[in-house]
Amino acid sequence: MLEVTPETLEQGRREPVASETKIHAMNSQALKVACSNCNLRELCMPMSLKAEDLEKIDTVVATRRKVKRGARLYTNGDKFTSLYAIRTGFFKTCITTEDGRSQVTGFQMAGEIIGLDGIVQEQHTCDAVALEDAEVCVMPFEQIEELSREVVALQRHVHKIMSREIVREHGVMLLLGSMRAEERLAAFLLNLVQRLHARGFSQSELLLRMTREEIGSYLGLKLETVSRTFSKFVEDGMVEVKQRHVRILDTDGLKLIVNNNAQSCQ
Amino acid sequence: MLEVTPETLEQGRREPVASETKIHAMNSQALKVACSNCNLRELCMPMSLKAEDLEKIDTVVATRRKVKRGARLYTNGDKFTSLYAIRTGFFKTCITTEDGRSQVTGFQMAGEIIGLDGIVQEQHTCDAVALEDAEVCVMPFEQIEELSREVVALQRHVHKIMSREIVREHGVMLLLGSMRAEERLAAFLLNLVQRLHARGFSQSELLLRMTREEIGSYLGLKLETVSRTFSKFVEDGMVEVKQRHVRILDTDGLKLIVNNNAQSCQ
DNA sequence: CGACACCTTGAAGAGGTTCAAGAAATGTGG
DNA sequence: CCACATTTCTTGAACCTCTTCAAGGTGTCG
Repeated sequence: MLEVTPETLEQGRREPVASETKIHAMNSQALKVACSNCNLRELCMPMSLKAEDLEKIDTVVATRRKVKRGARLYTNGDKFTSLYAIRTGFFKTCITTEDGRSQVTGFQMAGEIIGLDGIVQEQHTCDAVALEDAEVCVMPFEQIEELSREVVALQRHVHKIMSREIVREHGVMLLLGSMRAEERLAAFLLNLVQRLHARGFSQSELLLRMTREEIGSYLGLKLETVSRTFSKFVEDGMVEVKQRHVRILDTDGLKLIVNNNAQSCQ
Repeated sequence: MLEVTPETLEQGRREPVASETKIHAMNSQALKVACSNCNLRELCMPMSLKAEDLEKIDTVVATRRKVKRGARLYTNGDKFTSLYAIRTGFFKTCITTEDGRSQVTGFQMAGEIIGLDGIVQEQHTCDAVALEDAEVCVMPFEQIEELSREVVALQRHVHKIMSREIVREHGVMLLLGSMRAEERLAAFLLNLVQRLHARGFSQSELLLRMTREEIGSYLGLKLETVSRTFSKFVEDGMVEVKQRHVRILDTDGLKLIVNNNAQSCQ
């Protein structure tokens, strides 16, 4: 049986970009591309751009790069040169310490920007691993900086992207600091499905790209706890789970789990 | 007995800025100031600035604002206008949700920049509360953006500040996601004392500006657990604790707690 | 000095982890 | 295309850490 991809789960509003796939087939790295006709534009670029500015940005986003499932886009310690806009595929970012700790800091999908961690020290402090075959737009940061001195909307956009990431992480801190296992997993599922929905996929069905262990790392739980919590949700009729294929039956119920149990938690 | 401030704990390399205190006494808001002769400059400004650029920056940092202990510099929902550089005092930032959850997302001290959370949505998403009487430099963000189009070093600096905050939050996620109570508190103390030391204070002595409950919120623990863990450290001869006054007796021991127990934790 | 906020400590209980075993899916090579 | 190895997932039982509830102590401020 074929793998059920989000594309097959729902028609969606994204075109499969079939023609491009052929064009790029012979050369997986370093390809001329253009934001100006990218169907993900509204996700990773400022909305209100003059045509001429958009053309300038095309010169920044000069190349694409493919990343096979399991491969790393960048690794802790790599020299920082570029930000990356995810075109297709799904990533996790995670930090690991010398003493063997590790933590998944996020899961990223099409239209999201990764690499921001590298700016401070001019080298990356985490790993970005593709959880399925992926393609990213490479945006050399020096060029972003240069152009954003010229194009105010781009400057503003870069600032917003970084601020958004800071606010997102606040949310994760809230989750890790104050939620119990069920609340964490419910919040996780709702967040994932909401982001997928914004990309034209189903509101209720999703295919997890990550293992239980990776979910657990992100949520500060052991994989067994993640598995048990899924089972509990199934028992309670909130979701259907078949391995990595999840169908949400009771969105409101999940929301209630996240919100309602709150007064008891500091 | 007088409150023991970090200043009295060690001579430090910071001047008390005594003269200014008088000048500002009659008017607590909106005062002309200058980065060019601020003794915290190396903490919140790019190091290598031409004199002329520094003068330009002086025009951005036009005013200061005093915040009394317990008062808020900004609140969730406030319109975002400025970033703030802490001149004196100590802040906590925290998020609260409608359903009553809350999470301290950080503690900030002199030389650190707060307000970055407000950029995305042009309004703040968390509260910044002064934990002791404080003074901040107000930096209108529109002016920062304008000037950073001109002064490359400032642009780079703004990017680095935001990236640094992202990386810091990764560290907190690691702490919340993978550490046990002792490890969290040890990491917390080491981090605080290291930042204070960078500001000229003692390596081993510190005065906590926050309650056990606030520490607990930040570390994802209940206040009783924080208290008990302090007691355990005292028993083990790692620290002396007299209310909020902490003296670290065995820095390496604390480091060992943070690092050594790691292999058991995923 | 009394009210209030903050901190400490004990005992019982809940939630999550650990260890272990087995089932289900996936990938590999003949 | 099937057999086998590997990875991933599920479930149970015992254990441990942290929380909860409760009471009392300490410090601070009007």
